[in-house]
Amino acid sequence: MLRTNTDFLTYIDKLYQSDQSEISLQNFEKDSLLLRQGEKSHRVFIIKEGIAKCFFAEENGKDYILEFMSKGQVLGEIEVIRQIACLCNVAALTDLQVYVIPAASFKALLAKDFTLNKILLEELAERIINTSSRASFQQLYTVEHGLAKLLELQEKQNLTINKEDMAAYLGITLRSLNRALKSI
Amino acid sequence: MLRTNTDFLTYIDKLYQSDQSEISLQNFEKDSLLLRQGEKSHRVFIIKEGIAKCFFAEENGKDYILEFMSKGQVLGEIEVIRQIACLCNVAALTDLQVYVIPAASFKALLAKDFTLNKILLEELAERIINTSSRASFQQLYTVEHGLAKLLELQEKQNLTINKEDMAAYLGITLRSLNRALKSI
DNA sequence: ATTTCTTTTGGACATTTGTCCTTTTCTGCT
DNA sequence: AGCAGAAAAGGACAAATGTCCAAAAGAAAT
Repeated sequence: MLRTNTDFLTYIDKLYQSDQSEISLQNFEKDSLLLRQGEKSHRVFIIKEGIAKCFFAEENGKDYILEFMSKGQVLGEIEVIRQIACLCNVAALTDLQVYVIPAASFKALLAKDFTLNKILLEELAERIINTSSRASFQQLYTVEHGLAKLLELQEKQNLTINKEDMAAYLGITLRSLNRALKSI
Repeated sequence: MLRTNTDFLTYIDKLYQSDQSEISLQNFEKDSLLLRQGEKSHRVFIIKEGIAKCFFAEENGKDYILEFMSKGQVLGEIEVIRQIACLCNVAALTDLQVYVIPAASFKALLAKDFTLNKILLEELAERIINTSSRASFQQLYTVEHGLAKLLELQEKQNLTINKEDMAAYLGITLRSLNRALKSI
């Protein structure tokens, strides 16, 4: 659930140093929004330090957290690849340091660098694996199962998430989360 | 929900004709299994004709259908990219004609052909968009909303799915599906 | 320490969904 | 048409989850 990608980070670190390229470093304060669902963005981010969350804000007022992103995770690439407005919101859970690449440069890189293509394909494949197996799991098992798994992951990754985010990650209400926590 | 990809099909058609490559054409009968969850596979399929379903078989006996795949959709590529056993089952819903590429050839192609990389990146990005927005929607809205959307898509795409598959796509039981169908 | 305000938790009830099993409908056969 | 068996639908109850709101706990100020 707390996704990282060392290959990607290494790749971008190098690019940033070697190249006098279009890449820049930028900071985001905790709680600020990197990408706003529905809005066009023309930048791709790669997290150098810190944690962000990707979440859908549905029209009924509820949120669904897709992933918690950390070192080496790329943001906004789907939007650039498919030329669409932001799929979901991305918010900083901690102070964040990110590499920023203009969409045009990112595309240009993709058109000439097999390494980047490979890294990206592997990352997208991994996300499909995660997202789809979680969707299946959450649909077909009880909340308690899902919660148990979440707590386990949190422990393993030394991550503390507030209850509201836990509920949004599980796609349930706070009330249900509290109930499930009791019964475990 | 019935995913296609004309670019991919065109690309493979050409490759199959031009090249005396490793690509072959193969047929699968309705109801046969192209990929079995958990088993290693060393082939990538591209659907030329027909419809397949990708589904998880969870340990509690329930199924969750990820997608219905048709012309130009690629199968088994995630497994090759990440070098893992099959993530889910893929079954033929109709008789199927597919191109088959050995994993090694597929990788070799990826390492030298930007066009393939681009097509694949676009396809994976699209799948992430679909899978994640559906996960969010299914978690945060009622079954009736989900069913309404499903019926709409079915109509739009001229697709008839049996009730069992509809339920598996929605991640609910047949009983719940019947109830929801009544109340619409 | 006491008060006040805010945040978190949990009770009570309503709604949704699942489970189990009976009833109904359909199909093929005579 | 009538029957037997199979498949699909639905009733009845149980379990899970959501909604709404009151109670409890925590934080800040004096």
